[in-house]
Amino acid sequence: MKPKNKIIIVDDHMLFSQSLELLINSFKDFEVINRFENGKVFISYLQENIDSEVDLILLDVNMPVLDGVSTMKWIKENRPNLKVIALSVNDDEEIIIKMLTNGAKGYLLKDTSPEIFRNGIVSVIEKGFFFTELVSGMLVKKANSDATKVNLKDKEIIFIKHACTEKTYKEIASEMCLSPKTIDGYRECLFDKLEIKTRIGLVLYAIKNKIVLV
Amino acid sequence: MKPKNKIIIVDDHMLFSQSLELLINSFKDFEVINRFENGKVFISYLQENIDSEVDLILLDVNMPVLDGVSTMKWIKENRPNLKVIALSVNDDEEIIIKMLTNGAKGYLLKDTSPEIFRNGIVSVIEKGFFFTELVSGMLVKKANSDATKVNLKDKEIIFIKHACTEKTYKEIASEMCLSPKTIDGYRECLFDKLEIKTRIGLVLYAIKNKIVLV
DNA sequence: AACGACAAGGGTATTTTCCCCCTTTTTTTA
DNA sequence: TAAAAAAAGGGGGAAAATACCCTTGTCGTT
Repeated sequence: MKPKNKIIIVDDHMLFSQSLELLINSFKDFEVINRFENGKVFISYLQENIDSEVDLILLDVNMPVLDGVSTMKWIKENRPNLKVIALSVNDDEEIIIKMLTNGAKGYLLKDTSPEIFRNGIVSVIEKGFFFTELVSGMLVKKANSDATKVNLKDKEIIFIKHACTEKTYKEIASEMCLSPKTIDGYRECLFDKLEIKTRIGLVLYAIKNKIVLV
Repeated sequence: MKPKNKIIIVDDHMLFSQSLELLINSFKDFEVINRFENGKVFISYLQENIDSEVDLILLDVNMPVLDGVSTMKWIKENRPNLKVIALSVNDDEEIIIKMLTNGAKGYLLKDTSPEIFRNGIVSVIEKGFFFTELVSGMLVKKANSDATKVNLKDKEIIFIKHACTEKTYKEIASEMCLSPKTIDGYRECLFDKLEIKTRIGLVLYAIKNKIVLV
């Protein structure tokens, strides 16, 4: 009997994580050797067990204390050879891209079927990666949109955040230690770049693009 | 050996639903007798099996085809004695209230611990209800806020939706077939009621309260 | 007759939006 | 490396829109 592939689950959803362990252990060639409830305790474990022989990490994206993206960044820096599949309930494009650019080998939605789930695990362990059509599609879309994407400067971002309040431009100028005329310049430039005509449009843009949270 | 309590799971997340079945079947006094992937197929089942002896439904809130709230409404109309626990990944207050006012006996987040989960099932079957502190807190909060809540008239809602675009008030007036001065009155009245000072504030209010979606 | 709601006008102060212009760095490029 | 070109901060002025206050008239209820 050949040794089973060792898997670690990092997820704060206790019910999900426990259920997932049951499911994985029901696959005869895999076993869950550890579960952690957030990135912080998982990283502590890795630091204390330098030679841990884990084959695959199932890493939740939404966690308290240390989230998936931050954990992934640490892994990229310190354990670049660890194979990680990111798990998430939603298909937020931004997060998916961040996880993948930080070295995740795959991305699975939590409502994936057990079959696809198993395929993903096998594929990452054997071939080194696994992408569903959803994720591949996003990568392509992102690659295309990168070209046309407006990139906002830090000062502009700060201005936009202020613009999404009831402050007048004069007040914003004073808070940013700039002349109202400079603020006027920022505004006009943004209207141009974002193809909007009013401050309302700016607010809507900021919210849609999560520059401000509501 | 006394008969096990019969449970049905309605959830489109196949992985979750399958894992949950494993978990529940591991409790010795419960068994999952059926799983359905949305409200529609579940209701079909109920209609074809009038005398189904199910003790408890675990009903997911977010489903395609027929969501949790709609399914709950049907149950309230047609099978008011069915015991239902609503399941959800998020704690959206509005949804929770809707599920409960439509007769759900309990509300559990999917990341609840297996222990609390088991308690919930037992409590609903034996006592008829189960509320976590989170949900109880919401019920109280809702009860209080109902009193002070601003209620907006239909025309005001329409105006707000227009105000959340780049249209000028003059254009909005024309679209609503009213004088710009009337619109001005709407605006002033809303600023007063909502304790805001600018159109930006109105936009933020509308988005926060889901009058407009972004 | 009184009242509140709705629609709308008059008038005005403030803010927003939009031009065109200037100077001083900083960055590119020839 | 010097010249050219952006980028960044600021200004004048004005039209348009927004915000505020106060008044009028018309309905339908009470």
